[in-house]
Amino acid sequence: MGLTKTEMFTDLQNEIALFAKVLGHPARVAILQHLFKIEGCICGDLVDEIGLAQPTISQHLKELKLLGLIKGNVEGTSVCYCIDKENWTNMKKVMLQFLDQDIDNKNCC
Amino acid sequence: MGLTKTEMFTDLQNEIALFAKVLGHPARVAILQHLFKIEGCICGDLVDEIGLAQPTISQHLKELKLLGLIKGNVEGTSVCYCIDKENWTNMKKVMLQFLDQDIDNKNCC
DNA sequence: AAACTTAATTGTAATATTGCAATGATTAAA
DNA sequence: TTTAATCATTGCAATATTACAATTAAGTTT
Repeated sequence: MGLTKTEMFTDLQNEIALFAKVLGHPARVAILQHLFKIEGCICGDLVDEIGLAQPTISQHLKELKLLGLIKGNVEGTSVCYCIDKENWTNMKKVMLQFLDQDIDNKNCC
Repeated sequence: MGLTKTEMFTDLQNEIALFAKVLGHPARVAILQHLFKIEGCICGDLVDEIGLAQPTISQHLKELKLLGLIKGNVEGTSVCYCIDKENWTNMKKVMLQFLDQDIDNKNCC
């Protein structure tokens, strides 16, 4: 089917999964790392930096923008992308809460 | 294509993406949450708990096991699944390092 | 305006993922 | 040994994702 049955899960479970999913591709990980590293925040050199075709990068940027993790600023013919700090922090909080669950000692294995 | 070009990324980028990907489905999030919550660690009631068909749950468990996040213990006719503490901690460390990057103030937007 | 640059969009092909019915494997219980 | 219970596997259909060539859109430069 390929269709996730989101209606049987809580909002939080779906939110965690959506965040994780968008981080679940190395190109998007690389894009985010580059946006973190770079001073100022450049744009189309992501294509050179990463090595995928321009439409592919554009598509990955779109998904990151859709989740709110980055935002883009049009500057002439080029577009300047950067991390959306507020949303990134929020996402981080959600993910940390999930990752940081305490592990019960009463595990059987 | 549907085929990720892993060869153009670093091992770390691919590792982060793989971990994120396996967390990128609400059923797997729910399974992990349940395994964290429950005392001892039960098994096939995951099917009742989550509400997907048994083969579907089994498949999600397989993926979680493949990444090492959980392990299963055969106990008679049933199988006891639980979090693999060591690997979970390692995964957490990798993800935290990625999520905790400092955001440069020199952002353009 | 014509030519150029940069990035988004569209269309398409290939592959992956999700979900489940049916079946199989394994062990316990009767 | 038959029956039941639990879970894995297989096979399949539907949908999603990834990647890119070709094109479009929008702004710059000449």
